[in-house]
Amino acid sequence: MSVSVRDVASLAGVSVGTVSNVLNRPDKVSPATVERVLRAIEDLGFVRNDAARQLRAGRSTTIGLIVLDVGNPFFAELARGADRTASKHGLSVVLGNSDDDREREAAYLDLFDEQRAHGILLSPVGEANHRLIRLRERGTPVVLVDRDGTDSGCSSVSVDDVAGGRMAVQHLLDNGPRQITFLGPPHGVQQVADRLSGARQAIDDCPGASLTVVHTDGLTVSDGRQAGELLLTLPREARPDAIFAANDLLAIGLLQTLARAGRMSVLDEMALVGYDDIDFASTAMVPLTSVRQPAQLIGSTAVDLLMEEAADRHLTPRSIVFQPELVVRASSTIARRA
Amino acid sequence: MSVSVRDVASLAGVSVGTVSNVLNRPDKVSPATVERVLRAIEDLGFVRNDAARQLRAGRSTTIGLIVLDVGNPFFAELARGADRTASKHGLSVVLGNSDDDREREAAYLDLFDEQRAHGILLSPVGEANHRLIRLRERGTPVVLVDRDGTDSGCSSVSVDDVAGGRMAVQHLLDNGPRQITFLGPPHGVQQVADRLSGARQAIDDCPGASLTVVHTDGLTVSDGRQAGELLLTLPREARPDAIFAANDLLAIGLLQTLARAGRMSVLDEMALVGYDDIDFASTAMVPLTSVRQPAQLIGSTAVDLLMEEAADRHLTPRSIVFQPELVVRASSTIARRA
DNA sequence: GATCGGAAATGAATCGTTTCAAAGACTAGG
DNA sequence: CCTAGTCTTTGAAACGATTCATTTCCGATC
Repeated sequence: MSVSVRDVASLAGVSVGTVSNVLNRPDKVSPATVERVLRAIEDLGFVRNDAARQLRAGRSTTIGLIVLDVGNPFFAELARGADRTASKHGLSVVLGNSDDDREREAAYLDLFDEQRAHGILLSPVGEANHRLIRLRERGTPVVLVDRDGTDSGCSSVSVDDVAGGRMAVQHLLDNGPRQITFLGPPHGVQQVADRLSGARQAIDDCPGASLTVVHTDGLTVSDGRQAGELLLTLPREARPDAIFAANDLLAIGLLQTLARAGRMSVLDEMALVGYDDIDFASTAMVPLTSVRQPAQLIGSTAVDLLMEEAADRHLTPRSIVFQPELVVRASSTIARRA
Repeated sequence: MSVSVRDVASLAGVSVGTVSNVLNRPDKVSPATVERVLRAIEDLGFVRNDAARQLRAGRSTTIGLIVLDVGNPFFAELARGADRTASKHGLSVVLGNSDDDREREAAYLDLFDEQRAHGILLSPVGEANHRLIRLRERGTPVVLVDRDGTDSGCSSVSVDDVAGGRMAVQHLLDNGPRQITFLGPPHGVQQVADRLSGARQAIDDCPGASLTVVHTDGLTVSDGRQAGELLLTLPREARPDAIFAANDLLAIGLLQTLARAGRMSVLDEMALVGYDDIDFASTAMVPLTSVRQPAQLIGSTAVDLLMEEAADRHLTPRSIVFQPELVVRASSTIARRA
């Protein structure tokens, strides 16, 4: 039924070993033979059987990447970076979507484990799994992405959200505002807590500055709109000079409320900063100043870490933390200077 | 180094065949033995080697899904649907991102081919590839998604964009407007052409209605904003009663321009319909009427087709075309009735 | 007590590729 | 003409799970 190296070998009049050499170390085979074998491969439509190859090699050439949400542009970028770097090492990246569901995450971990993936990149649901330890012990390197892995025993590549929060607020303070409001949900997501704590640091370093926290229900556009409505009920004197939103969706929701109420002019007196620098940030009604996470870099660095761990297992796990970058746009600069 | 069935067998004091039976047909093995084998598996931390299994089986239990853009919520949904259905058949779905790049698409096709994927779901870059024919001949079923495959020799699952365009415009006409403007790029994407031609049909069926086509550069938010600016330069009498945008991003860009100019009131006299029903549509400044494509259903149906073809190769390729659904929101209903 | 049948367990053969020790072919130098 | 050395090619062994024809075991039936 299917064509194997044996068939190729017999058509080309060589041994199976030679066919394998043509495939893997063509320089070890005389040009004439290479030519003949390649023709046979072409004629028969031979396609290497990866299962057999892996079985022999003991490990596959695929890296599994499990993300919380494939639809999130941040992860799409991360995947792109991972893929690019993996290609350079002759590896492929395949994606699994855990959809923030522990069971699905577990199913993909099992799948990649059974496939003897070259390594696994994981943005974990909740706390890092004990299953990961077993995986690593069995020789499959695991690198966490977008989550610090210091206490999970895994290497990780993440972004310093504390610094991100600090630089967002520092930027606001540099431009004059002193009454800052932080907009975000009260608990749960580690990232949000870190951003807030960074914001606090910046405030503490600046005499005369104050931080008010306004809680939202979640991190969605509608949550931002609700916050916007609240804001509009405040008399002008009670309004903050500036708002730091925990993510861009909140900031955009806020913008939408202002726009709908015909009160975009509020922004003339109030600076606004978001977080994530999603695509919609630059094309929002007022281009949004935001904190960008180097998604591609995270992906490619994670693959690099993976490769090092694959080469030398029992390497001490490392945590790489990137600094985010402030992208300044109109939303924080058109405000009237205090 | 690694633990194999043989190790499990010897620890449990049974033969390898029995271990395999415990794994695959536990009902054929006495409960006591099952128990003993499972304990051995647990103790040794045995994990099935998928490569060996596949090698023997001749085919993997993985379905490869190659999409144009993992970041696009439509494909994320499609993947979800595919995944859910695949699970029911005991299969897994892994994702490859072609990023609208022919080379990357080819690389993933090769990868899944070498892996002897159970089947491949593909949303093709440009025209369907001749490579697909070879794949199918070699026994790997391929189903195109979001693209009609009638002339590619593959089965396909897509959405009737002509009907979508027709129902969008019909809806507008039903609410009074007669001067309709279609907003979209002039050429290239088949989907857009279909939507326009559907729009034409609806207009032709309605005496007194007229369709104007306004070309944009592309399908992005900024393209929509440019169109919005153009619109605002028109005197009130020259404005259309309604606009049908080729996708939601264009419609949202248009909304942004109106909002920024403080001219949202324009919508009181002009209905607006988008296409795709992306998440941002319902949370836009004015909730956007849009045409929804059943993304999950496309994914799950594609997997079903795949399974049938896998069971009976040489089945005649089929094209399944779904009808889109109109989601009515404020943007098309607040307009003053003519 | 002999025979039969069904359930349970066995283990050698198999899948297709890679590896590697060994054989073979050939060249150049003595 | 022989030898040492290089370059090519060979083919059997190995990877680990599954399969299936065969054997083993046991209780039921005559």
